[in-house]
Amino acid sequence: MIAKLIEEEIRKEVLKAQEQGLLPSQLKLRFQVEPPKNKEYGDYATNLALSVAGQVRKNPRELASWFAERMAARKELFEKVEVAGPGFINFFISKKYWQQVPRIIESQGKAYGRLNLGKGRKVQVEFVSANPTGPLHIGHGRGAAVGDTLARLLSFAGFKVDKEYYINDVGRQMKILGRSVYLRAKELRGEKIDFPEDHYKGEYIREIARSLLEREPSFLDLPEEEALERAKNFALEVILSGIKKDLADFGVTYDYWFSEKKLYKENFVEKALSFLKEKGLLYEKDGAIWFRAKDFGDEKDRVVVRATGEPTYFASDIAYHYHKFLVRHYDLVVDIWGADHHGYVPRLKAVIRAFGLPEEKLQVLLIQMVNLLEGGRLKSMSTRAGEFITLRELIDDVGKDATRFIFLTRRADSPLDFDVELAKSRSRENPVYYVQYAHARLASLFRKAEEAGLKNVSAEEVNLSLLETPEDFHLLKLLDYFPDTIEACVTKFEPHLLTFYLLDLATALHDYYTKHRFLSEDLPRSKARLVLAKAVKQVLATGLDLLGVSAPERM
RNA sequence: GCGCCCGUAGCUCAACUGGAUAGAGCGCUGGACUUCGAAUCCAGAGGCUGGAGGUUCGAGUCCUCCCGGGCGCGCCA
Repeated sequence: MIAKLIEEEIRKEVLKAQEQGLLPSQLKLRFQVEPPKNKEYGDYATNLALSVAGQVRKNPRELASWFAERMAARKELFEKVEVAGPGFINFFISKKYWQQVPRIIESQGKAYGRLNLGKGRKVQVEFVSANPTGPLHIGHGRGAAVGDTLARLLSFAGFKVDKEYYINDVGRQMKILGRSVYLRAKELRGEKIDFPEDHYKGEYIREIARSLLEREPSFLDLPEEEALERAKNFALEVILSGIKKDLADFGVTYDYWFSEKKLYKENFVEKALSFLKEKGLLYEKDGAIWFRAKDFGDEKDRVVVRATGEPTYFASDIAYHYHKFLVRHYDLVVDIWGADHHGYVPRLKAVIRAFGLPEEKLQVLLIQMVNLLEGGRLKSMSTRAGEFITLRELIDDVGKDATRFIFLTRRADSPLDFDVELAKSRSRENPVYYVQYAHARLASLFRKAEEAGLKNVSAEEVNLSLLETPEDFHLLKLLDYFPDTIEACVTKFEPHLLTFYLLDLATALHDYYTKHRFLSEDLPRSKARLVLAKAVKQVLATGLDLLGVSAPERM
């Protein structure tokens, strides 16, 4: 949070500089306040002077000195302010500021880190949305972890968030699914079936067929059309409820399950297309109807209605986003897709622009592939062939916490090699335990403190200036930085930053443990350290909760 | 052929979107439990950031061209 305060101070001083004619009133103010890599350069540094000097043709060091001198006057914030290198301004934050951080955390409790960035704006996060043709696999798990955590973060940052799953329950693959079940059912009845290559071959299809036969032994006697329809709907129901269960056990719940069928039933495909048509953005060619995507940045125009009269999948998507933006009026929509759909982004962005909306209202987050590693070797996966590691297996064998955490230890846009054996082996190589252990260790500390008669020690009654070792300050600075981390996660749509932050905080805590004792003969110091420990525990718990990972009291 | 993403230590990844001396974990070598949890910590070795140019006070980050990898490029979803 100190970074925000410094930024405010800088803005104030810039205004003064403009009044005094030192800087022109027209100025592109772009600068960063961030912790430098090297500690010798203070706690925070800004490139303000460097960024401004170029515009006004002044010596950056002179400019920097002017600012540094004036900022140094704020003694309650800064111990000293220096100019260094080509014109950086380095801030050394006062000990007093750091030492009051635990007091703030204590007073805000679970709300510490909450922001009002969203100002209550409505945002939708749509994720997973896997076709309901089979169980979720490992790749969907990654999307689930990223999407759910991002949603939690957005909500924590003051957005009004809806989580949504889009069900592709219309179209060819649904037909194939129904047919796959139907054929397996016939097989179970003893008929010899030539199972088509492009149908779903997983064992789960047989199970669905079996339970359908048990429940409705006569369904095969229906006319083929009806039987296929029945098989399709039954399969959809079974698979979807399995998906819901898997996700729930993975800590993911949705506000809406949005059916593609609904778009047709309630005529949204028609409405969306006529909306575009009225704007003159549709035309006919070769018997099909095309959308002028090229006029909005896509590489070519796209078919929305085939020559056969059937709408394309793209038409559904236009309708779906019409519904998101022009019916439900979300201020921001985040779609989370597998990276193999990246070619689809310009097409959909074109639609948003065609709706007359700024394209930033749609954020598409691409999640890279998860490669399955077994014994150091890549394994290929395919839903159709029925070869994959399911999310269910991961939850059961590896555990929800470890799985979610591992998925969030990488940027979404870099491919992830998931070594199942390694993740299963509850070894210390699993980073989630490192963070959870820090939390459990603190929980244990408080049990010990209570035994020693130190219960509910409050920041109000302790002398926080006794937090004075380098390790104290390291923890205090990290705690202060927590809200900044939340902000970075949200503005960059990168939830993995939180994971790395928590690893840093846990590292600092473990380090503290080996160098200092929280409980000692020195009662005032013990109390101050307990308040610090409480703040660390609070932030670890809040952070883990945002990741959807539990913060255990014991391990 | 065209487009998007990626290439950083032996391996898996960071680097706060252009900042100062590129950082962690694993693995390797060597150390630390009679005291709050050793699922921990400390130290060491390990780098021409795929290559070559360019932009500027300053480049892993931006631009151009190569090399290598992944994924797309349907009136499929």
